Amino acid sequence: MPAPSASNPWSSWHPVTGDWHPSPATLAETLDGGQSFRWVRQAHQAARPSLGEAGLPSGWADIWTGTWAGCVAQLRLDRNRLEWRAPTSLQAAVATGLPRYLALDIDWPALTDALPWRTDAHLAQCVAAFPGLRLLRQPFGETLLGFLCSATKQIVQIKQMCALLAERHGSALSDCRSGFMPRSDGAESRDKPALPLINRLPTWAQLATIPEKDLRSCLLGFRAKYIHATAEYIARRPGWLEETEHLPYAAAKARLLELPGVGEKVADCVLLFGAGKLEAFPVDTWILKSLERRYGLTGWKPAQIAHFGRTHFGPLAGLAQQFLFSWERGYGREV
DNA sequence: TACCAGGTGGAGT
DNA sequence: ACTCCACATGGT
Repeated sequence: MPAPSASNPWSSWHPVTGDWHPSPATLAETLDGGQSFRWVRQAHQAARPSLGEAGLPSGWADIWTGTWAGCVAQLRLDRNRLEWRAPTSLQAAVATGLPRYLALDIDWPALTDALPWRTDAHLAQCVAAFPGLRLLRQPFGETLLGFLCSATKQIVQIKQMCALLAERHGSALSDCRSGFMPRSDGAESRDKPALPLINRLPTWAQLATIPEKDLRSCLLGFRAKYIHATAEYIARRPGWLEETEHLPYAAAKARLLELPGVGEKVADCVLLFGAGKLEAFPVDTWILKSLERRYGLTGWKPAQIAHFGRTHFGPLAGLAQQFLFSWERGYGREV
């Protein structure tokens, strides 16, 4: 393993502790399946080219680069071993922060086994399709920002909004440069495929200082006014966001619903992906489709679907929801 | 070209 | 309370 140097600011690779051995598809779905909008895949980096056998592309693996709070990390699968590395300047922070972000302390196999898949053939199919899928525990405020961007947008576009917000309004995390271009909108990509600095998302305090028109120019559209108004709401109430994160589910949700641009669905996403509240059951268009088509709930409204989900799937409904969501997006289109 | 995208808030019944 | 619709913009 080459030592870190000025030209290679990354640390060496470390095993991710815990018993998570996701397939490439499950890793992709967990990092990039709509929970977080801050992971980028670099396809087919050579992990261990020498291990390729019998013409199979083993030894080739994706590298995922992700950013949250003060952390930048890369993940890769070396065969079925999950490994991480970080910019050397952030290695200690990532070593501390990654286990929480990946929720390594949670016994996901046990929770998944506790879902009612034995009596629900469709859920069993979804779980089988994404073995090892888990929920992230992202920073609360960043999760709120991501899902305030999400209304009637595709995941690729939400990622683009977040990338622009970080690039233009977020603080630089380190001098480390990433090996990818999130998106070139024209001029710069031509002569200089220069690699952009990695910035974190703007904090809510920073967002409160940004004029709405500057938010709009980050492709936010009508969501800009929600983000602006929410930033002002939070800025007027020191400690409000941190308190909300640590309230029980129902109380935390009631408070999130006070925010402009936050409705039932966004509140549940923030609590599920940013606060570990597994009883949250976000109902988006895919979950609507899933329960209509796989459970025969034709014509049910979102509130009714949400009630069905919570009662049918139980206290871990949010985990079940993620399996249904992933399956519906990945396999449900023609069926 | 249409229709869809991890919706929400406000106006009109 | 429920229904309908504007809101921006890129993907498929």
